[in-house]
Amino acid sequence: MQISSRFTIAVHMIICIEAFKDTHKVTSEFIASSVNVNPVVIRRLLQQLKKAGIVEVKRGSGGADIARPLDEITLLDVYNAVESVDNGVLFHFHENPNQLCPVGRNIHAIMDSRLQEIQTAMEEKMRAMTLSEIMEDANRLLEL
Amino acid sequence: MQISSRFTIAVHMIICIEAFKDTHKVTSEFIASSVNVNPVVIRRLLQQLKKAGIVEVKRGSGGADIARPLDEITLLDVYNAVESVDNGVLFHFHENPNQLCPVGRNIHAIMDSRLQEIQTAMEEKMRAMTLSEIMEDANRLLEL
DNA sequence: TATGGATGTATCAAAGAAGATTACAACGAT
DNA sequence: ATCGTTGTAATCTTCTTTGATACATCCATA
Repeated sequence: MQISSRFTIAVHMIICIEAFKDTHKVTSEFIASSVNVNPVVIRRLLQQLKKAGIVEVKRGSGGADIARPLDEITLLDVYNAVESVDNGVLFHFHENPNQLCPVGRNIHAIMDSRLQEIQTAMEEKMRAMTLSEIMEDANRLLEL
Repeated sequence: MQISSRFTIAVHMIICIEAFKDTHKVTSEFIASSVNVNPVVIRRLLQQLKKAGIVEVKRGSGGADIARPLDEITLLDVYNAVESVDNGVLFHFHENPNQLCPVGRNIHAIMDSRLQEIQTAMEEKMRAMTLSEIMEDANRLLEL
């Protein structure tokens, strides 16, 4: 099973907001056209990014902006903002292992810390990547 | 979005097969009772684990066994055996970014290597965990 | 060699998640 | 007051996972 496209869309959105901030009013419609999804999908994600303090969205006049310095936004921040469900637990566990079986009774004790370690390895890698690095690469490619 | 329970079920299955190998005929029915899912789910996973060379399954007489030494089976092997879809790519990308937009045109060039790095971090952590370590912990808890 | 317990696998149903789409109230700059 | 935009609800479609039933195939053994 894959991690949903909300994460990659959110990063795409942030790059758009930053890249076009001086030349366009970056509305949900504008971003939706770049990502190629429905504007409502963008607005929903904008709300999640806003709740996480990553972007600001202007009602009425319209348009989105980045809310804090890009080097203080990590990929993990973005991931948690838009992808965090199930209490942030990455691995779905089968719900009702048989408590009458020694294995069923102990499977969580055996596995939970290891699963957490794996998830943490992934999260630490994400935490090490900031949006400012990403925008540096983006700017090289975009030739705006 | 979470990684499906197939992975944790598969690990549970392997622990069962190993833990009960001397005292029970470990059939799909038997495992299903410990995991608490439908036996067909177990059989489907057994087939995937078998294709990966992790278990052997006896037709006719019934029962499953581990196919190679536990210290040569890593959590990554199990994960890839049962969870690998979409060419093993963890992050789902939005399908059709707008090629007329500089950001849409370059989003893969900007993101792909970073996403791969994150996925690799997770996979390396899984590769470092063997089923023999897990069985050591399990045996301590199971008191069989 | 017939039998009975298992596996291998197809098929369909049920449930949940993601994303698309429509609709519209609320907002705020002008 | 208007107009473009946001915020959000509601509905629909599609996809994936898991559950469940059914049954042909297999193989040890009685």
